Amino acid sequence: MAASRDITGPPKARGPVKTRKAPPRSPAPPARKPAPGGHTRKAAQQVRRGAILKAALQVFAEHGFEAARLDDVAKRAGVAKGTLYLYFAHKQALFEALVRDAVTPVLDRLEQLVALEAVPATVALERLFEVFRTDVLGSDRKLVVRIILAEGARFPRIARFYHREVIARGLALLRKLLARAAATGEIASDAAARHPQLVVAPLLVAIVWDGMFSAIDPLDVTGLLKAHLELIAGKSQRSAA
Amino acid sequence: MAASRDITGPPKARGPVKTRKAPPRSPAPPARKPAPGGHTRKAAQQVRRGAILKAALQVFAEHGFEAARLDDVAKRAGVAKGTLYLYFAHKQALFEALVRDAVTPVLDRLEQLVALEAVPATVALERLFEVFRTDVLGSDRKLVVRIILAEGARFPRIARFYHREVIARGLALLRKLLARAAATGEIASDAAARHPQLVVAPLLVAIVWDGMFSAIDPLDVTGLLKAHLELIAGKSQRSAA
Amino acid sequence: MAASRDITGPPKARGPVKTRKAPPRSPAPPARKPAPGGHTRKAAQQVRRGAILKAALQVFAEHGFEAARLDDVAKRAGVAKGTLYLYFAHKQALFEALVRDAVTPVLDRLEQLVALEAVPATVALERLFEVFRTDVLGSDRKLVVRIILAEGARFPRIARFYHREVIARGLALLRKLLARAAATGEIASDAAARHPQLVVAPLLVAIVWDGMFSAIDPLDVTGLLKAHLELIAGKSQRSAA
Amino acid sequence: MAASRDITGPPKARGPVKTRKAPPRSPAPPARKPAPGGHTRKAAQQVRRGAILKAALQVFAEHGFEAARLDDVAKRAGVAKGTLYLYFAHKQALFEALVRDAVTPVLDRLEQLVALEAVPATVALERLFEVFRTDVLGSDRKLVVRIILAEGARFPRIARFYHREVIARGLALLRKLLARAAATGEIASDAAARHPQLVVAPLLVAIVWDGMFSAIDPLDVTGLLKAHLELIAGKSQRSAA
DNA sequence: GATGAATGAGGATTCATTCAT
DNA sequence: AATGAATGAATCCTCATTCAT
Repeated sequence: MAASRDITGPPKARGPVKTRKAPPRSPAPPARKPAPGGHTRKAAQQVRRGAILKAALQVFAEHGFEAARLDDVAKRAGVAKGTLYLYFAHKQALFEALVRDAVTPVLDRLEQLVALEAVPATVALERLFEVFRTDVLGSDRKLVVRIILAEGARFPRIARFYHREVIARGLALLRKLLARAAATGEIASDAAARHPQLVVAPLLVAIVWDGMFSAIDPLDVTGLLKAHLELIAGKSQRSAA
Repeated sequence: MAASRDITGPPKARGPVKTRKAPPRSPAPPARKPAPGGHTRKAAQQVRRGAILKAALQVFAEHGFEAARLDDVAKRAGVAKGTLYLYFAHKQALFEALVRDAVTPVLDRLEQLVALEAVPATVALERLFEVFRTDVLGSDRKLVVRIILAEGARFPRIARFYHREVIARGLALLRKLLARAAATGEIASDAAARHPQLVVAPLLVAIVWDGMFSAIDPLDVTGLLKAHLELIAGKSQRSAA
Repeated sequence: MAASRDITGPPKARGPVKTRKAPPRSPAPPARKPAPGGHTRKAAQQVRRGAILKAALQVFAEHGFEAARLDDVAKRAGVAKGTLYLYFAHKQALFEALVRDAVTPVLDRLEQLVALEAVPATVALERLFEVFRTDVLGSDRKLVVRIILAEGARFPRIARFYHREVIARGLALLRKLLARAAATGEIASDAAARHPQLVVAPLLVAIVWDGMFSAIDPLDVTGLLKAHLELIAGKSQRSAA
Repeated sequence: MAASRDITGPPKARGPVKTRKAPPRSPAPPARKPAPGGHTRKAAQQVRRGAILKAALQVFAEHGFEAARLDDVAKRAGVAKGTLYLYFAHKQALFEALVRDAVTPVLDRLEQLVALEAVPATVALERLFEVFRTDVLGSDRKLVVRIILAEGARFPRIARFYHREVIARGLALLRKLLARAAATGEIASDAAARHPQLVVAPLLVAIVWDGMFSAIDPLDVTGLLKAHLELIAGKSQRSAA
């Protein structure tokens, strides 16, 4: 153990502090009812919250949690530093909110995708990969994955959340989809059904590669995923490329 | 008076001091004898350098580059903070050395493994995965990968080095191996040969999973890699498990 | 823009980066009221800036640039360490600002003094010396000269600034004044006009002496300057003292 | 080269830099008898001691006491850092020895110069100034003065020593010389005799100027001192230059 | 609510000093 | 005697957090 540090719990209050032992977790970030009747206050706050989260996403992704400066986040979000604390109790809370907010929507999308039982598994996977390429790799959403990859191990709460909300659900989905396809003979092996992580693995590679090596050696993601699909399907299609 | 300072009298003795009332000094820093069987200065220094790198590996892996405290590294290595700077110019140099040192040996090992042309590709891969499980996942070496995954994007120099020394060489090796196997029909598809990243992807997953989710949901790495091999080979072996 | 930060190159010594425990906390820093009689932000900031500069002047004079601790400056100025950095980018910037601020006003004063063409040179010099005795030697302003004397050689920027703003202007003034006086025969020799540094030299001596020897052997500055004036005027007045 | 340190640019965060209170006082540096009979040990030590002092003079002059690094001194003297401590108990002791050693010889030289009663005061002063120009300004000896000027105020012991050994003796000498000359009418005024500091003042100016402004605006020392002599003599010689 | 000046703990880095060789 | 690796106190600077306006 390298001294007592525990990123699991909230921080430790440092400023002109009058308080002490960790602001017992903020009562709750400014409630957000859909503004009955009209918008104004609440709506504006939602906008602001969103701006902060978006800014935070970029800053955290670029520098990592520790090196990220809230000053930068504020600047990028167009608010004062103090304002951040009106929306998030502390840096870590902002960080967690960031992940939570970004992650949730993806799930539903995914489940819808596979709910369409009619579609053959290979087509579903094709679509999945396509969505990944455009909506994840091609957007800020990849940053979230990057962040979780880099910091997840140090934020058990986030890891647990992510596992529960994304990993578990995603893998279950894939398992069901692939088991069905294996049963019908649509795909040759049930290996992927038993270990759906195999299906996702190249997506991870794509994201990591994109962040680290794209400048020196760009990755042909489309080709990669197509080849991947071949392996999963096991139909031994010889590539024509 | 700006605090009590008086240049009039001589100084204050600061060095390795034996005087003073010894702050609860830990039982004793693991005595560093002149390297058993070894000889002298140089040897001892190598030992020390190694101890520092090892300590750094753990601390950096646990906290990430920014959050890692050199104080912790020193403590864990059993040296004084200043000593670190006798071996590495600054935090980042230590970080880079850490990666370089840890990475280099792996390469050679890998190339030997595949050099044995006699071995069928599937066997070679089996061995490769086995080595991965024991020598990477089962040792501190996984920490290096973890670190690179987490910080690589922020250290272009390291990314470039890693790409050149590990990625490029590793992929080339795999490509050759798989192309051969695909040509001889040992494996059904050349998809993996065209995109050897596919072969490595699950290894990445294993490392990431190990760091983040192993506590909540352990991963059956052996099963995963076996299934992966099936997909690559494309022989549609139904699992017996 | 997440500010310009580039982890690629070597470090730059940042500061903290970690959160930690929360040791005691001093009762409360001396409340800082909005400046009595003053009005707002800007005004209060000017006051603060001034306080910092004044404190810095004393600390730097007492210890020299290197040995001066910003901690002391902060304490003496009644602000927190961090506050210094809101006003000055770093120690050296504070140092330079200190010199600049202290030096500028003196010039104008001096030029006014000599602008009075009506006054005979000897009288002007008498006044000049008087001003020196009261407003420089008798105040904190001597500290600035002391600092420049001690550190100027190591701060080319400051040396250049001081030469341009004080030395050059001052010497030019003296030259004009003395040339006129020499021409009218008011003073016997044009030696001083040709080398106005001669006029100022004893002032330097006074400041140096004051800082080093005043405790062991006080200097009769008034007598010194009077005698100096005699030599300049060259009227061979025998002293009565 | 005292390593690359350049106070001109912004900082770089160093470490400690301060000396503090006063522990014991070292007994005495290695005695130095003139090596009876031959040389060897003792003689070699003298050489070494000299080398260290010379190196120290340059480093201290260049950086000031606090900023001077003993590492640099050692390097320049061609010895190991530890060796310094065989000759001087600590940094400050080295500093004081430096001043003492450098200062003593000058005195005797000066007293000899004036002892020759036969010489007229103006001639003696002429010689004095000449010696100053060549043997002080033109050599490392000026560094000593520079150091004392810069640091003297912070080293009372040095100030006292310097006052006793140089200032007091020097001024006494001048006083005698000038009083005689004033009495015989060789020089017009006794002002300088009453305040011999006036005689030395321009020398100070020359040294300071040389250190700070020589690069931007060189000083005509010869002319300056000649003019100075005119003023002292009070003979109203119009310059022919 | 929003702001941003102020705070001060915390860490990377330096360097005088010691001591085993 | 000489060396230079090791030590660790000391300082500059950063930035999360607070709060007066």
